Amino acid sequence: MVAVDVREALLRAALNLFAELGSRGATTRRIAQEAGVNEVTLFRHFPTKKALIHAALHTFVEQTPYLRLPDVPGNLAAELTAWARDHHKHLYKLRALIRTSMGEFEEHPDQCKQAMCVSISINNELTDYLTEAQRRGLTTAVFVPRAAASMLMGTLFADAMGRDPMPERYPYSMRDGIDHYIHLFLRAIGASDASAPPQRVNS
Amino acid sequence: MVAVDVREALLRAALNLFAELGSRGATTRRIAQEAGVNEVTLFRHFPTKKALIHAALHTFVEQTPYLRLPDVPGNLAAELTAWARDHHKHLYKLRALIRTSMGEFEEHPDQCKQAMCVSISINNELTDYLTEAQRRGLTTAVFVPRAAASMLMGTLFADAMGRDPMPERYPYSMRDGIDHYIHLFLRAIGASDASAPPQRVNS
DNA sequence: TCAAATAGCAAGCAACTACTTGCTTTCACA
DNA sequence: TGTGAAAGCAAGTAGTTGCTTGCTATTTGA
Repeated sequence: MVAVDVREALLRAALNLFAELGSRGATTRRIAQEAGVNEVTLFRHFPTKKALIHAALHTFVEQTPYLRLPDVPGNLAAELTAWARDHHKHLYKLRALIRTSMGEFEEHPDQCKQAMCVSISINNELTDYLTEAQRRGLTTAVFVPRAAASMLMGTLFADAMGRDPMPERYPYSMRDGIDHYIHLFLRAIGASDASAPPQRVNS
Repeated sequence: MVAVDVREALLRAALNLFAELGSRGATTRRIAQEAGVNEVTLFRHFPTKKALIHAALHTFVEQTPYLRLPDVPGNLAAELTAWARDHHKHLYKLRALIRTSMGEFEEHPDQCKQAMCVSISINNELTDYLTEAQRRGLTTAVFVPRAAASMLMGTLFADAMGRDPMPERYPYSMRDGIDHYIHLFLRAIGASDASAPPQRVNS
C-alpha cells in the first residue's frame, strides 16, 4: 500500500467514524483499525487527531459536487423540482455527518462552520435564482428571495434530518414529499403554473 | 440541601452539560461539579451515568410547555403568526440541546427519539389545525395538510438551528424572518388574507 | 436526645484516551 | 544488490473515564 492510499484510507475512515460517533467517539485506535492501518502510522501522517478530522472534513467538503440551478430561470416548476430532488438526496445521504457536525457546534464552532459552508453557497445560488425569476416576471407574488430560499431549503433540510428519528412526521415518501413541498412553494412565490395539484414528474 | 434539591441540581446540570458537550463530554465529574455536589453523591442518586442523562431528558421533555393552536381556526394569519413566533422562540432557546440530541442519533437512537417526541405532537397538532382550516373553507388551495405542516415546521426548525452556525444565511432578524415565512406559507395554502406583503404584527 | 438518612471526602479501580519511543520488516527503485 | 522511505509492532507515557469502597460529618424527625 503506497503512501497516498494510506492517507486516503485514514481520511475516509476518520470521516465515517466522525459521522457515526462524533469527534470524541472517533478514537485514533478505531480510525486506524477502520483504515486497516497501525495506529502509529496515523500519527506519522497527521500530527494530531484534531488535524486528521479537520483534514477529513476539508477534503470531503471541497470534493462535494452539487447540481447547479440555471443562471437564467425558465420553467420554475421543472427546474426547482429537479434541484430539490438532488439537494434532498444529497442531504439525506449525508444526514449522519450533518447531524454530528451541527451537534458539535457548541464545542467546535469552526469545525461545524467548515462543514456548513457548502450550504451557504447553495443558499446564495437559490437566492440569486429566485431574484432573477422575480426580475423576469416569472413570479407574481411579493416576497423576499432570501427568505423564500431559506424556506425551501429549510423544508428539505428538516425532512432529510428528521425522517429517521421521526418517521411519524413523514408518512409520505421522499418523492411525494418533495412534490408537495415544491407545489406549495411555487404557489407561495406566485409562480404561474402552480395552480394544479402536484403530479408525479419523471426525472 | 435536601435530597430533592440535589436530585434536581443533578438533573439540571446533566441537561446543560449534555446540551453543550454531548453524552460523552458530559462526564460524571463535571456534572457533579456543576451541580455543586460530590461525584459519589451522583452515583447514590442514579445507578449509572446513562440513567442520569435519560432521566434528565425525560423530566425535561415532560415539563416542556408549548403554545397550543386553537381547536377551531379563526384568523389564520394572526393565529399562525403567534404560534410560529412561540414555536421558533422555543426551538431557538433549546437549539444546543436539540442539535446535540440529533447529533447522537446514530449512536443513541432511543435517546434522540425521546427528545424529539414533543416535535411529533406539535406536528400532529398543526396538521389537525390545517386540516380543520381546509375543511372550513378558510383555504382555497389544494394541499396535503401534513406536508404543509412539515414545511412550516421545517422552515422554523432550520432557521432556529442554522442561525448561529450560518449567520450569512439569515441576514434578517428572527421577527422579520417569521413574518416572511408566514406570509409565504399563507399564500402557499391559499389563505384569503395573504395578498398583502408582510407587516409588523404586535404580539 | 438518639438513630437513621444523607451528604462529603480521600483513595482507588480497571479500562481507555492521545500520543511517543525504539526497533524491525517490507518494498520500490537505482 | 543495496539503500532509503514507509509501514508494522510492542511497549510505555500521563491523563481521563465511569464507578466503588470505607469512613466521617451533618441534618432530620421521633
